[in-house]
Amino acid sequence: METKTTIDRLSGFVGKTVTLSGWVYNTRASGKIAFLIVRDGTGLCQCVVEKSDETTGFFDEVRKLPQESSLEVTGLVSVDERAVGGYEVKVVDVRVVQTAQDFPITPKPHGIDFLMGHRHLWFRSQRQWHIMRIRATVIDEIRRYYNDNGYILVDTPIFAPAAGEGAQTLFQVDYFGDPVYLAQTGQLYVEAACMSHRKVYCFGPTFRAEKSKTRRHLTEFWMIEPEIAYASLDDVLDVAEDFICSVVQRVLRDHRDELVDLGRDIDALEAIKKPFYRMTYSEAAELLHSSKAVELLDNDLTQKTAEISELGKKIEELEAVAKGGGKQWKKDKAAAEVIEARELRAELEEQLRNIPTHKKLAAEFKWGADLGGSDETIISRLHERPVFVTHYPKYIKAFYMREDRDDDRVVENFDLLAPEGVGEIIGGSAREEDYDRLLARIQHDGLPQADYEWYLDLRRYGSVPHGGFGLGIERTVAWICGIKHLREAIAYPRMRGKFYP
RNA sequence: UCCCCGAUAGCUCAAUUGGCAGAGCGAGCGGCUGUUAACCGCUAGGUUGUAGGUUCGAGUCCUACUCGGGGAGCCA
Repeated sequence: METKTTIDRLSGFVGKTVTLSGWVYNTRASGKIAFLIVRDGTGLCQCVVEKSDETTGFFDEVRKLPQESSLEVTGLVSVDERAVGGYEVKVVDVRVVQTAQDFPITPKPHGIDFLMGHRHLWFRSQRQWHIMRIRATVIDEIRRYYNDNGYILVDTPIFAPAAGEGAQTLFQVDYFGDPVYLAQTGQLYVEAACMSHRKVYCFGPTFRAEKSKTRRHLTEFWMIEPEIAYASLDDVLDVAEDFICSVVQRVLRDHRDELVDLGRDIDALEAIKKPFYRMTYSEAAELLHSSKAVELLDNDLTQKTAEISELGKKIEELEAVAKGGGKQWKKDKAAAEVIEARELRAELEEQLRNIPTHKKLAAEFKWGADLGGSDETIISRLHERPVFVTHYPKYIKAFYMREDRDDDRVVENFDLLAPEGVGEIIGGSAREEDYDRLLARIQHDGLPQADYEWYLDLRRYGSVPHGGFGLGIERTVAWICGIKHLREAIAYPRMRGKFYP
């Protein structure tokens, strides 16, 4: 009697016969024995077909089965340390559902352009599969955290009437003849909602027409934005800190093995504990001017120079292997390693070229300017836990941020910089609750007051101190997984010049 | 918008000083009873991104363009 099950449940079926349904991940076959690595969406399992009286009917069909063909296999489950996942199925029957033809993504290296063009197939690969599962857990933990802590979900509109902030990064859409914009944030709308429910959050896609192509930007990304009535800046920081710890702990609990597979430094994640560092923008500026910043970059300079020369030696050695005598596969492996080492070297050389610029930018940083990407990197790398940078100059920040009542040059806002040079993953603030101050900011920024009348209403009818923040999902997933580029942190990334598939 | 790098077989990459366009993977055929990106043998596979130019001769040199990668600036 056969039982249908999935690979993640095989431990309960050792010594029993089960049927798995999935896809061929890879095959290795000889004349009398074939190994099928089957994936079924829950994991990988090695299925072994030995040529015998019972299996001659399908043995030849199975051993030539192309990658990603879909099939059902029935067989006896056993524990086997040699097999991926630790369990093995000795096949007694196979039913091919569909024979795939020339699956483009082979188990060999591919270029990023090719992979991105085949994103719909690429995420069947193990690495992408791991990242997407971790993303799902991150989102699940986000919802759980807010739902369990008394927050009400409020969905904010995607079609937004007003430009609001950062008008140059808006996508305009034709709304029955009227121009509207794809939402860059749901924040103004959750501010209204928190006056109804006290603690609320929105979670959804946001759109920014960033002109640049960088590893840190997408044109479509997901954001969680909690908003709390009767909250001070410190209250909001406490929430952000507790929330981030909760997400990191959950991923560590549920995905430790996957993080290891992704090559993530687990100890660095374990170190994400309360309290995070808190410093003001002015203190951050001092840090950039300090000898610590100079030392960090000088160390980088010598270290990267050493790494580059070491890589150069390694490349020469590998090239000698690749071009010399010996087994073909050894030469191929060496050639592949040469390509990898060259890419790494090019990256390091680029970084090396940028160090003097970064040093100059940090040393000449002037109070009043926004922190640049390299400045954020320096600050985050000087700390092993996340860093809150608070109280930025008023006029480089958005109109709705609350003026510091003790120092009207700055606002009560914050950015959270993730460690290891990842940079900003959260931006938030206390919101200006005073009608006159808010109106003055709207006028100073030259925003159309009529578009914000509904927002000003919130300051006319029972205005209270309140605040919140936005966390970028992709940046968080990229940080936790230790991946360099946001494009791998979302199933279908949207970037400048990229919208297929 | 600026700087750097790249574009050669379906994929990843070679090609010496400007001198016959090649290998691995993948595909097809054959072999192999414990493989781990399996391995071994054979076969097929090319308008070298586009348009010009220099030259006896251009994948290689020059100009423009297109696309991609990395970085800067800009930016939630």
